[in-house]
Amino acid sequence: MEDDSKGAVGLDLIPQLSLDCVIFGFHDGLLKILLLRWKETEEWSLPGGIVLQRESVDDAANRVLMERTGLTEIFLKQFHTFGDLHRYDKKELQDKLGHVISTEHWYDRAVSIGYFALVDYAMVFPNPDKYTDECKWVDLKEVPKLLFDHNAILEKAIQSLRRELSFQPLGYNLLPEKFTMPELMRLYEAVLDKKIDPRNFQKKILKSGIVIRLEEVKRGLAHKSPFLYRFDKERYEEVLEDGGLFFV
Amino acid sequence: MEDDSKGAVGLDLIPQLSLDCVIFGFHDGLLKILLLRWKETEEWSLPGGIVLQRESVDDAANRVLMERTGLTEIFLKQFHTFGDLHRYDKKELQDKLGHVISTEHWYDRAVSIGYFALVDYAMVFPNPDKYTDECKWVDLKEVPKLLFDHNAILEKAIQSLRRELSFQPLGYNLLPEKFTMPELMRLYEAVLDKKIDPRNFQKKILKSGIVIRLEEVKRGLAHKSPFLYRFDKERYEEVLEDGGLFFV
DNA sequence: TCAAAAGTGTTTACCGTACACCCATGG
DNA sequence: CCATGGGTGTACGGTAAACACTTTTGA
Repeated sequence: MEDDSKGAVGLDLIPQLSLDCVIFGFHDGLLKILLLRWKETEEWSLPGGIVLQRESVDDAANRVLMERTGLTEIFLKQFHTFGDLHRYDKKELQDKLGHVISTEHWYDRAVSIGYFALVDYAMVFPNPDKYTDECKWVDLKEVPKLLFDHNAILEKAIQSLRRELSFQPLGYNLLPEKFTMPELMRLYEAVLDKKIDPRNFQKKILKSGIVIRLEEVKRGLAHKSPFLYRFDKERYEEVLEDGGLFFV
Repeated sequence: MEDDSKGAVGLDLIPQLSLDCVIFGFHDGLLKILLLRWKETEEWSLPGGIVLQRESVDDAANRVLMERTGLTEIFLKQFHTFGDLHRYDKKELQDKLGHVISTEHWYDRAVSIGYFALVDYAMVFPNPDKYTDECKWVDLKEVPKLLFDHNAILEKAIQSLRRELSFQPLGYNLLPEKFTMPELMRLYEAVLDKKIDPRNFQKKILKSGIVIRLEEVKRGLAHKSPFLYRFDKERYEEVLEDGGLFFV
């Protein structure tokens, strides 16, 4: 995402610098990300924004997250900075987005800092910005061609997420407070994109001690009612300290 | 590192953006990094530079590396972008570096992209830049207080290096073409900052197949002559593909 | 009563770790 | 001949992986 204040005197933003956010959620056993559809088009992109002169880059990312999801205190992690010369083509943008922003308001090139966020799907109220008509969850497997280099940014975000999963029990950020073991397992399956054996999975998670089984089951399903669990936050942080929970 | 072209029209660099490099080398069993001493001072910093309008950020990092070490085709990896508001204090810089660059040439704030590089110590010819008198290797354990937020950048670089070591057999980039098993082991010990059992280490490395024992030993030492090894590049890339070599 | 998904234990193979002595070399 | 550091094997324990049937529930 870029901005339209190019060349202004007394700029209140850092020129040629932007940030893009890959916001992950988990619903119905599927990993999803938040995408924006640009006004009166079928063109999609990741949510992004600029960095103000008087805010840190992390604060800027939190601001964008807040604007798109309504959430504060989100798990947010910088994963890479994209600095190639030809991250977008001004001609193409003029054709596709010219009616929203004139091409004159785009820099010849910009550097973008990539963040990924993990949020509880159910808590999010997707909210478009002034350039876009729609902000919605899209299945990771059904992401269309995106504007700019956003497909490449997404790819790198997924790689970082997978690697992170080897160190952190990510469910803490992506699941509601109470969840079932199969839900947690399907989350791992979705992130790693492979099948996991339920017996081995349960053994590993329980042994780590990061979850506590509640005296409660999830009812209303046309099969055996699964137990509910919650994370043991202290134990969870402890496990993080000693180098994490490995899933490869 | 920042630059002095602030506010110029037709800027040929990206304003408020810089990059800093942590250049790791290995010698005498110790990890070292390249530091610069500013002209007529005892103030030290990491090598850094700006990003030109017509070069990618990766190219800019390679340029800086080339200028400081004389090396091309270096192992170079972006590890984090530093975007806090108060990464440096202009007053302090005026006091310390005012005779080299006037404070007016510093932005109020800048964002810096951090890279770390792994180089063969013996191949490097350290070379100061126009602001500095000296460029030299310093033991990681003896790094002084650095200018800007460079101590924090270094700390993060080491963390990234350690994590990277869990995925990549880093010796390929830090050691000469022929090396002994104890040299490789001491490299791991230096990076991880802990003792390793030589029998287990050898077993693990040999089993992975990433090194090949040569029909040669290293002579001239007052003890049993150690075998020389070289990396098996193909096998090494294969190991990377399947998720790497774990050292924790 | 049926379909759908949850819950659960055992065995095996491999890998990581702990551990100590002899050997070759140059001085 | 001595000091230094290099080279090597085995035994144990723990963890990961493979593997299938029974149970519960709502429809």
